[in-house]
Amino acid sequence: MSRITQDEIRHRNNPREKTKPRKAERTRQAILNESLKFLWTQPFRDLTVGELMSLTGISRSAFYQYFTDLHDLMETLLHDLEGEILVVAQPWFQGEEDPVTHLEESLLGLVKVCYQRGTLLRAVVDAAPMDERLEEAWGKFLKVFDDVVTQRIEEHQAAGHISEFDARPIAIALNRMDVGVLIEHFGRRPRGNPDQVYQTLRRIWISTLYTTNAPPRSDEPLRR
Amino acid sequence: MSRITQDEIRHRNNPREKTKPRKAERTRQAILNESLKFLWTQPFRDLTVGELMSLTGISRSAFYQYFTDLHDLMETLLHDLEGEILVVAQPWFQGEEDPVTHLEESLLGLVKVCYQRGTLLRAVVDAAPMDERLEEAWGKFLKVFDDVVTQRIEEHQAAGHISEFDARPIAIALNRMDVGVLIEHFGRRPRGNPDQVYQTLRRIWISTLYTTNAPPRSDEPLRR
DNA sequence: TTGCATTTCTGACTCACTGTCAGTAAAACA
DNA sequence: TGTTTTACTGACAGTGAGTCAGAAATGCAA
Repeated sequence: MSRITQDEIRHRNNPREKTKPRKAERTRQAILNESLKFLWTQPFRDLTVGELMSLTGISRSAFYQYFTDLHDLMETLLHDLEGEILVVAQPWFQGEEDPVTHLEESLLGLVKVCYQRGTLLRAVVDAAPMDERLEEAWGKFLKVFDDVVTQRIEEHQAAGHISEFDARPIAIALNRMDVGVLIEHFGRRPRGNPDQVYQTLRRIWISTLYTTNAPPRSDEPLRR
Repeated sequence: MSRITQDEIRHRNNPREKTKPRKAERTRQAILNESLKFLWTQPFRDLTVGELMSLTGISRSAFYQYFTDLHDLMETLLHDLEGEILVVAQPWFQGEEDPVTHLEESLLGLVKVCYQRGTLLRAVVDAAPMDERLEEAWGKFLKVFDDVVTQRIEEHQAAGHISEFDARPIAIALNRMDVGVLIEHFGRRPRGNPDQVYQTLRRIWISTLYTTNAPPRSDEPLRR
């Protein structure tokens, strides 16, 4: 949705170009930076175009040169976040052997990224229901993970590492849990303890995927 | 937040009173009904005071006699929902023996209620981040369940039914998963399959709580 | 460096919706 | 039925969104 500037085209054609970015690109980045700074301390509902642009020192109406509205801006930030998360989640998504270890790596990476970017994650989720386009973008973001987790589960089922069940609804459930937990603990400050969050996600993912589901007999208590 | 009418006071003093409700109470209910009808088919973001009141046939400004704003109205609807859910969740919260069976009953009840009221649940979650008061009410709603699930896990740990771990973060994670899954499948129409949703929640709750967490050796594949 | 075309920015405007209030209409009551 | 109390209304002011014609600045070529 954001307007395609001449500058962006120039960059696409020649990404190594070392020239000083055009004014437009610098302004655009300034707006994105200020919005990140703002959302670090305040909820999305308090962000207005006027407020944001007064932080950049440029007039309110200039905002519309770069974004169609605040939700469009959030969509831009969401895509950046999606990139970061996809990178750290690679181990389990692609790893060849030792699924549990790879899953642990991926979850650890996820927790680390969201410890840094949790307020942004929360802002996107808060903003999404207010705008049809952003809601759709958020839905697609989730679908990427639902799809890849589903596929991974099915592969591990085929390999005998995971027991047989309908993979997709479980993938969806685990992903929604991640979002909920990460926002709960990292969505506002003071943030929760990243190691505790990691241990929590780890326990639930592993017990759901890599464990037999026979409940223990009640006359045979478990310890640890 | 909603204004306390004389009628409500009358009702509190004499709840059995059979008299025809005052006009005010009927109007208030009409507004609540219309908003439920609206949210059954349209997202919260499309609900405006003007739109809603035109459905009731009463003037827009009359709305403010009953609610301070749309979020206040949503808070009222949330409290009703909370009541319904607490009722169906009782088995696991209170049951004395056979924890797994009681958990299954509770989850089944939860799924049934949310199959009916999923669009409302979604509307509340959509609306909450836009308003500080409603966000707080939603937070308290979640906390009720976080607290009671935490307590239940700890009791079952003491009784040896659940292995030892920090109960609260797991309780939070499971509850956030429920919300995410229920909204995903029942938050908009066409709704998902309730039995599939139930099986999904059941699997994750049970494998997380009532199963040892030793991952299987990879040379010993699992089936079912 | 200057002049000029292009890009970037601005202030003023309209619009949709919110929330308030003084006054009117309707309901409840005796 | 008349009177008091309750419920409702229309008109008003305020806030933030998005648009647009024109002003200012940038940056390029000479």
